[in-house]
Amino acid sequence: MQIEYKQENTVLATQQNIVSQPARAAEAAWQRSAKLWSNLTEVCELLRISCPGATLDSDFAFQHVQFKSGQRIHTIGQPFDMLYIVNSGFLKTVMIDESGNEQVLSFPMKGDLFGIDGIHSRTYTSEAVALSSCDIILVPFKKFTSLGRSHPELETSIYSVMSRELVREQAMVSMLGSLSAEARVARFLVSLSDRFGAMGYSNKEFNLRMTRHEIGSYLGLTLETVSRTFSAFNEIGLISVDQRAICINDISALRTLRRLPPSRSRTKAAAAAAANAAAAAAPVAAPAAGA
Amino acid sequence: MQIEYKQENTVLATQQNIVSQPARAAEAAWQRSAKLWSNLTEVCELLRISCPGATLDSDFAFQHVQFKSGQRIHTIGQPFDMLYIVNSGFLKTVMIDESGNEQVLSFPMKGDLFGIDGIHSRTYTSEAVALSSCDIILVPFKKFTSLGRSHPELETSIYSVMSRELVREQAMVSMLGSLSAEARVARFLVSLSDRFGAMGYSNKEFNLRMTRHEIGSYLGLTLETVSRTFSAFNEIGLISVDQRAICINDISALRTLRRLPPSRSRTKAAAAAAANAAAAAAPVAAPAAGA
DNA sequence: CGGGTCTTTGATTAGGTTCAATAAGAGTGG
DNA sequence: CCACTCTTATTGAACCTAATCAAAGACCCG
Repeated sequence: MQIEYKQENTVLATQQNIVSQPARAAEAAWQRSAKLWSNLTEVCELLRISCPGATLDSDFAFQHVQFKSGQRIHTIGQPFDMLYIVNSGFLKTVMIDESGNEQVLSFPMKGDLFGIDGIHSRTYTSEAVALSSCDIILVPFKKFTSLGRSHPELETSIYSVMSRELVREQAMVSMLGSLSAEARVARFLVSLSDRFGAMGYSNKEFNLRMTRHEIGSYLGLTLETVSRTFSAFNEIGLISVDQRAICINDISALRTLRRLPPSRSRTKAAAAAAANAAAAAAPVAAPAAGA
Repeated sequence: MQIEYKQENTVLATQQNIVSQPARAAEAAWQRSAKLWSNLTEVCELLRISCPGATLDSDFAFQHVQFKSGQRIHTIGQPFDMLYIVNSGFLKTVMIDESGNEQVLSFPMKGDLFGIDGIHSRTYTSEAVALSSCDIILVPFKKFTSLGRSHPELETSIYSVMSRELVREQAMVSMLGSLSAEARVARFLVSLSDRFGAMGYSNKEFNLRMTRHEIGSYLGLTLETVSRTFSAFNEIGLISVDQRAICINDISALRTLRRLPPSRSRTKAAAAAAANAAAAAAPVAAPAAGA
C-alpha cells in the first residue's frame, strides 16, 4: 500500500506542471467522475479558513488520492513533505509509544488537516490509517507555505490552523487529566455528534467507524470500560447503542455529565429520566428514550 | 500586575520606532545593566532555531519585560497579539476547565515559547503565571510573521516551532493515556533534569519551582500521589528528595521505569540497588544515594 | 459454514483518590 | 526576634474507579 501511495505521488509530480495551467480543463472532469484535483479556494473552504480573494493568479491544483480501509496515508519515520486534508472518509492517527503500544491521537474526518507533526522533525512522528474508503487531498507543504507568502490571508490561516490543533491537543490533555471515564466517553460522543452535524449528517444517529479498542486508546481507557460505559448510558436512556450504531437521546446531559449516579440508583434514575422525557412540559432537549 | 504589564507594553509601542534604527546604541546598555532588548539573532538562538544569515537588514528589537513571582504574563480571554519567549525564570501555563479547576499545561523555562494558543481564536485560551522572577521577551506576532516573510528560513522555523509544540502535546496525551502514576512522575523528573542540563545547570541536583499540586495537575494526578511517589523513589534510592530539593541518583532507571515493584519487596529492592551502586563495576550512571 | 475480530458482561484486583491529621516552611507583624 | 498564620508537604486508612482476567455471544469475510 505504501507502494500505491508512491505511485500516486509520482503522478502528482509528473502531472502538476501540465495541470497547473489548464486547470479549467480538468475542472470539467471533476463534475462527472471522481474528483481528482482541488484548487486553493476549495481547500480553504474545506479547512473552514478565510480564503484569499485573489485566487486567479494561483491556480495550483491539489491532487486527490483515494485510500481503502486499512491503508496508511503516511507512516512513522517517513520523510515529511505533505500535509493532508480529508475530503471524505474516516481515519485515525496513531503514535507508537516506547513499549510498542499504539496510542490513538485523533480521528480525522472531512475538513480535517493532518500531518502537521512532521514539520518539525522533517519526519512524521505519527501514522495515519484509513478507517473507511477515503478521499484525501495532498498538500505539498513547501508549495502551501509559498502560497502563503503571496497570500497573507492564507499565511495567517495556516498559523491559525496549527494553533487550533495545538488548542485541541491541550483540551485533550485537560480531559485526560481531570475527567472520569464516563465523562470522557460522554464528551467523545458529543464531539462526534457535533462533527457529524457540522458535516451535514444527522447529529443524533450515526455509526462509529472505530473499534472500542481504538476509542479506549484515544480516551486513555480500556476497551472494556468503553463498552461498559456505552451500556450504562444505554441503560439510563442517554443513548441507544447496538454495536457500532449509536443514537443520541439526551445530548445536553452528555455535554455536562461529570459522573454517573451509583448503579444501585440507576434503575430509579432511568425511570426518572423516562418520566422527565415523557411528561416534559418545560425541557428544551429531552427526546424520548426509545430506540 | 496587569496594569504593570500594560505600562511596559505601552513603552514598547512608543519606543519601538525610535529604537528599531539606533539599536546599536541600545546594545551598549545591554552589556551593563539588565538586558532590555534583544535582536532577531538572539531570539533565534534562544529558540534553538536556525537563524536567518542576513540579520543586518532587520535590526528590529524585541523588548524584554520583567515579572515577579505570581504575576501573570497573559490571562485567559485577553486579546492576542504577542508571543513570549522565556529568557530567564520559570513559569506555568494553565487552562481553566468548565468546572473552574485549573489544569497545568506546561512549565516554560529558558528558551521556551508560549502564547501560541492565542493565534487561532485571537484570544489566549490559557494563562501564563511566573513561578519565579522572570525575564520575558515580547514577540509581536504580526512583526514576527512579517519578518518570516522576508526571511524564509525564519518562516520555516516558526512553523517548525509550532509543530514541535504540537508533538510535545501529543507526547503528553500519550503519557497521560498509557503510563502509571510512577512512570509519569519519573518522566517528569527526567524531563526536568534534561532541561536543566540543556540550560547549563546541574542535571542531578535542582530545586523544583512548582508545588506538588501543580505537578499533579500537570501529570493528571493528585498532589498526594505525587508526594507518595517522590517518597517511594527516595526510599528505593532513585532520587533524594527534601521538600523542593531534588537529587537524581539513577536517571537511567527513571527513564525506563514503567512500574515499581510491590512495596513488600521494596526494602529488598532498595538494598539491591544500594549494593548495585556500591559494588558497581559496570554501570555507567549509579551514584551513591547519600543526600 | 468456520475462523477471526469485535463486543459484551462478570468477577476480581489493584492503583490512585479521598478524607484526615500532622509536620514543616515561608511570610507577616507585633 | 519570636509568635502567629497560611501555604505546602508528608503520611495513613478507607474507599472506589477502572484495569485485568475470563468467557461467551455477535458480526464479518473468505
